[in-house]
Amino acid sequence: MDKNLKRMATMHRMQTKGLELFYKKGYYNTSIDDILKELDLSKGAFYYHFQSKEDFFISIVQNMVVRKVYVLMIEPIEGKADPFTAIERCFENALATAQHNELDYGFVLGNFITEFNGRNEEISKYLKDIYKVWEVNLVTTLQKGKTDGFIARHVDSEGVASFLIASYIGIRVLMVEGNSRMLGYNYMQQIKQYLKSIAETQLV
Amino acid sequence: MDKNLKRMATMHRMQTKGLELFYKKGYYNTSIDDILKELDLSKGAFYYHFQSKEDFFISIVQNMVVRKVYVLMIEPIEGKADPFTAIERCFENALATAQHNELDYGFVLGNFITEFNGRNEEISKYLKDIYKVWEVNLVTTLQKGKTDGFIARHVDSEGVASFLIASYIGIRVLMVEGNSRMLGYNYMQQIKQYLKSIAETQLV
DNA sequence: AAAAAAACCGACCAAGTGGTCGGTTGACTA
DNA sequence: TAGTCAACCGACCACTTGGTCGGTTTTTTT
Repeated sequence: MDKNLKRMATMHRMQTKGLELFYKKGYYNTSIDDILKELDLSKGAFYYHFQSKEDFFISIVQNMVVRKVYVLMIEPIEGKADPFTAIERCFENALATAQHNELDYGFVLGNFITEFNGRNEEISKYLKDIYKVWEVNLVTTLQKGKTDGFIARHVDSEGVASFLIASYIGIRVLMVEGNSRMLGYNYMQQIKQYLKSIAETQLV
Repeated sequence: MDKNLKRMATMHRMQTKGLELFYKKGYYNTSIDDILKELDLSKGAFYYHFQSKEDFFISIVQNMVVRKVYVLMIEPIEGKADPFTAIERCFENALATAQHNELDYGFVLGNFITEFNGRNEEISKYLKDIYKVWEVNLVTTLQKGKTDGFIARHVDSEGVASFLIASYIGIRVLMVEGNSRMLGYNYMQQIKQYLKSIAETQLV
């Protein structure tokens, strides 16, 4: 364990910086040297720890993106009593971190899915798996919301789940331009409107 | 004019193939040679017609993407009597072309916005401008929908417009994986549900 | 302190990349 | 028929890329 410490530390530094740059500049537009330069490390160090650029990226996805999506996008909603409030709070928080220029892992996921689509089957698979977990968890929460009397029985949970995720990823694409605060605020209003429309008792 | 014909034809061939490959493989991951190889043309031909790769891409955006987004995503909705039906039909058509593996220009736009965000200011500007036109036109249609008695007066047209576009771009990101038909169908159901919730008379 | 193992260095390589440029082609003009 | 010029060719260039490898430093083990 003690021996692994340095190894782990270096790998983690590389992965953190790697994710940051891959996210900012894109995978294909970021070279290994770009990452190494910022860390004062050499090619040798990199290929001592990772087999290839692709292997490196996959390790980032599986070690950081998976967990973060889970912690930030899934856990805050999972099995909560009132699904509406949970979803609203979760999305609101995610948009807030995005506006502070921190890593928004919901968007990171959408970004990478877009970049690797049709270009790298293996990586795409890992990314889609994360989306699937997100979706399945949302569906479960929505189903529970039905039995708990929050959501109308006729509602299609899967449709709602993918619609919610899609709208979130989409609004983040649009938020890359200037008035992201306004867009984010307006988006939350519409999400609330939409959620209200699938509620058990329509109090409009 | 007669002389310009050949020039135009070659440029158009390059642009068509360029858009196809840039869309499929991404801008940074597609080389000029990739495009030229498929057209049996040389570097000389390319740089005779275009100043640079970037200039080439911008010409594609301004000549093809702008027009297609307008024809396919804006015009079918612009100023239509019943905005709901118009939006639903337009999105339905766009999703259908996407499922036939044809170029879906709504998604092409979202794709490129993602790829160039934070990487190329100039290109990003052109892309965002297209999005703006799309949004503004949607807002106008929605406003008209209010005065025509289709849409409730309290509705925030801008919020609805960006929400609609966001959800569309987002669902297309998710549709890159297998069950795109199901996703597309479910998406349309949710869009209808959402649109109903902003209608003048709530007949739910 | 010596040996062994782990971590890291950086020069090097082949395969691209965007872009240049002197030259060829072939249709049109004088 | 000779000349002109837009359109195109393809060898070439400087530079970057992912990846290799023999060697050095640092840390751990004995």
